[in-house]
Amino acid sequence: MIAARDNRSRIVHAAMELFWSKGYGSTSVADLLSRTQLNAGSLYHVFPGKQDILVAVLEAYRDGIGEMLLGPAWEGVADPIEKIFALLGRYRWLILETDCAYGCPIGSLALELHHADPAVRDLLAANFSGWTAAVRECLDDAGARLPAGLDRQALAEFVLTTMEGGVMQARTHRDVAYFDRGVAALRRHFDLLEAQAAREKEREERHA
Amino acid sequence: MIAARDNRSRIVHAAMELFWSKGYGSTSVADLLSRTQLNAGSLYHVFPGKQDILVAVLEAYRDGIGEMLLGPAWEGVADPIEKIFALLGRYRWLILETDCAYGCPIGSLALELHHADPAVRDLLAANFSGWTAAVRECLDDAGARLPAGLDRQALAEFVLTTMEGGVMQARTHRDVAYFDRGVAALRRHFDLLEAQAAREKEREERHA
DNA sequence: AGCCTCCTTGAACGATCGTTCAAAAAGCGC
DNA sequence: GCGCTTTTTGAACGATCGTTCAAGGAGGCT
Repeated sequence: MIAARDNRSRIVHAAMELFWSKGYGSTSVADLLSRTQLNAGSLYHVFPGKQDILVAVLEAYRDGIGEMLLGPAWEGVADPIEKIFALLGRYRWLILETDCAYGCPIGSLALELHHADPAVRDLLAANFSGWTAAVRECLDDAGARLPAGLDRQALAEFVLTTMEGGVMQARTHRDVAYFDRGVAALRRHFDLLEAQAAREKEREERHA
Repeated sequence: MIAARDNRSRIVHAAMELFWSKGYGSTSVADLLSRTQLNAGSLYHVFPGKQDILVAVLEAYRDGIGEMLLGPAWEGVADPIEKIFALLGRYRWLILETDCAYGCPIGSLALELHHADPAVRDLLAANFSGWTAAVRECLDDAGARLPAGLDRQALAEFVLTTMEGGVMQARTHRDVAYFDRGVAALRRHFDLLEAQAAREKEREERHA
């Protein structure tokens, strides 16, 4: 039983790497077997089929966003808006680390598996939602630095959009600069929003 | 000879649809044969292999961006900045038309085929570049409405980022609203840029 | 030791993949 | 009608896919 749980996590761990680098469809069960040094029977003893491994992988990403992503990204960063750009900086680091071959594992799987089972699709959506929820918290923490009445949820989704689009273009052109320019544009947007909030505040105080 | 050219375009046309809906890897040659009502030999008489069909598809997208995409999107739109949002509106229409199953064909292929041959990768990058070049022209036409010294190329890439990210999230959540909110955020960004340019201009005229 | 359960072994299955090719058909100048 | 090239036919190939399963080993309980 302990061995089974051990094998399960080994399989999930290997699948996370393989699905990320090759995609779900192009990763064969044989790939997983050779990577984990297991036999087919052992794998199918733990998982009913290949798709169940995908579900386990997506659950692992969903549940591990804090430890695997936000934790490392936010080490030593307190300012809520800087936390957002530190998160994007983490992706920049991943791009560099992989010689511009990095692709967001969730985004890639989302595009590949758009007509998969509802179970899979819901997990993909949940992963996106978890990501934007974390960013949204930062935006809420920023308080009055952003204009009143701003749609913070929409802006959090826009940060995700910037990340996904930047990663996609950087990988396609094999050049981080595409990611950097996207982040720079988002930074400018934040600066403009902060400036607008400051003008609003100033006008308000003049009236009082 | 005429028949061969005819078959070639039939195959390319079928492949554009199939690669778009199923992806490259999940589209089998048998799928293409049944869709085109051809036999294997006829296909392999025209194309050396499956990948060459992909190349032809990407070339067709690259060369047809004007007629297939920009033309329909810009019918009756003159304002350069509105042309950008008309282009995004075209994608919104595509999302609705497909019940939120739409994915940008280039973006999807770019994520799926990131370690393909250089020939394929270059074509993917060329498709992105063609798209951003069209947007960039609009930005140039906008002239003084945008701040001086603005990196127009970067902003054009940012428009592509918004489109790709919005399409990805809308499809994953099966909800156009995700795309709409992304476009709204971009619209806000443009409004802020235009306001900034207006303030700059006003200040300049006051000095003169 | 005996028994039962949990886990692993690894060969084998049928399906499907991209691709090949000898043979037949069609098109064309004469 | 004849000869030559271009195109089509469709069965077949070997490889690989996800999956199955009878057989055997490992470890615990009585």
